[in-house]
Amino acid sequence: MASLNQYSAGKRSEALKSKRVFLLLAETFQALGDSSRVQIVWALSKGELCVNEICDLLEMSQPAVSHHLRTLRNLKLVRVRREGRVSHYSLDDSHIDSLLREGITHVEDMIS
Amino acid sequence: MASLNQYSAGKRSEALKSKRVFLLLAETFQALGDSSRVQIVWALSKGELCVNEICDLLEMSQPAVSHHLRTLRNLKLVRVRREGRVSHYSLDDSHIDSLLREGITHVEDMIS
DNA sequence: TTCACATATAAGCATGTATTGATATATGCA
DNA sequence: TGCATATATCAATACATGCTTATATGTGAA
Repeated sequence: MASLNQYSAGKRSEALKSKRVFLLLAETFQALGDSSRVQIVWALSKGELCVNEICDLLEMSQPAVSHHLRTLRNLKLVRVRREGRVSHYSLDDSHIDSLLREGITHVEDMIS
Repeated sequence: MASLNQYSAGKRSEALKSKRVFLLLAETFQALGDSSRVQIVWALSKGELCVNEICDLLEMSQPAVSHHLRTLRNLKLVRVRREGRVSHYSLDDSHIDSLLREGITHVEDMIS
């Protein structure tokens, strides 16, 4: 990707870093690029929830929810707090909420 | 999705609107959830580019780039300005840039 | 009109991903 | 220990997506 150097402050290390950033960035957006997962994230932006509650909210099977939570966890979009048998999920950091809000703003502008 | 009503200000119309928003939101994030497309968007955040220039920058075939641009266009992430035979692409609105920056911030926090 | 160039679209293959159903782990309680 | 609950993982199927090759559209120039 030498042709991208002009965008990466000219340094090779910066170019490589950018490449890695792009890959992670794409994975992050992809994790949010699913109707089920984006609803999970949105629900979690209102507060902590356990797996069972998410299943009920989204009317989805437990394995499917666990699978999605794993995807979100892998990208550090959500985090778990285990309490006995119950796993409580919440957003991992404040950027996630900002990201969601920016996205909603764009989509709502798009609709109206 | 009646179980989601508590999140939509109690009104049925709001619940339906939210459902539509979620679908569009997921599609939008999905459009950004590809390494090639997110690089295109990032490149366009630096300024307008024609298809040919994007092909060179990303070292991708012209049909592949056109295909991605179509995806981005459909979700109003980029827009075209035709000038003779040349199509000039740019970001459609300022939210796109904000979205990208929020994403990069999250990913860079994640790495460090 | 005819040619060349810039971009767009189509068909096909290869890979990736979401969902389901079954099963595994792990905790709490009797 | 034995059982029920909460969550995680696995295997298989079905569907979606990216890239390539080939072709089409559309514009400008000769």
